[in-house]
Amino acid sequence: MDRIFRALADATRRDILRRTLSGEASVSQLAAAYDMSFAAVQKHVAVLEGAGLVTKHPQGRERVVRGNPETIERAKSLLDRYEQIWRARIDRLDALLADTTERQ
Amino acid sequence: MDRIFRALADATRRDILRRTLSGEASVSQLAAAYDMSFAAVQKHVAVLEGAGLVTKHPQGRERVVRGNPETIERAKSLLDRYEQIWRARIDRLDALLADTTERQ
DNA sequence: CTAACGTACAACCAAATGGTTGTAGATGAT
DNA sequence: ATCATCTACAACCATTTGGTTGTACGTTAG
Repeated sequence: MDRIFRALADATRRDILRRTLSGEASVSQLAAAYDMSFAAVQKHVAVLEGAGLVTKHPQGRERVVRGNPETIERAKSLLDRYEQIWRARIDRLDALLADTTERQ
Repeated sequence: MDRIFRALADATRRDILRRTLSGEASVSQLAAAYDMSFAAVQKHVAVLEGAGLVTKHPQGRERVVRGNPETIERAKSLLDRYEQIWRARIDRLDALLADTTERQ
């Protein structure tokens, strides 16, 4: 999880993720889209790959990058659980209030 | 968004978030739960607060920390959009395939 | 075959992160 | 009034991060 959220905590990487979800792209194609060195983009892709948000597939001399929706789903599930925890607390408070009201 | 995901990219902070979503807690109560200095936990809370994942409310000499589900929802929405982008691509591919099949 | 392209990786640097200790100001309890 | 508690914040440190340049290597094109 650390690596997933850390990978998402950068605008360039989120943009790379967006692009590669919408359609495959080679590393150099991605690099052309940003105002930074090829190596920098390569590192961003590596971070995304390390988090499992993206996969690389050799195709001739290129490496095609593909976004991976499963990992996004994992992150979303965690956030969902947090929202559930919060709702459970509100429900407890509501129940308590109902109980108090009832006794009056 | 950077700050939200960056705040979530740490197990201690995610745990603090979980606790404060489930029920309010003062900074010192939180600090007691982890094997690190009070100041370290204080910094983690500050990062969460900076991301809007948590709010602090003075109550006497204590600062009560409360998890904020709205910001979690914002993060979830972004991830949702990414999944939609991916699904849109799959739909396009499906449509293309259907078209090709049809012509044969 | 040779030249150009796409990628990988190392070395380096500045800035940010995650931790520490120490000091000081409010507030509450005795 | 004094003492203990809770918090804030600064200074410091090691490590990680996000960027750079340079070099090397496999693959494709001419």
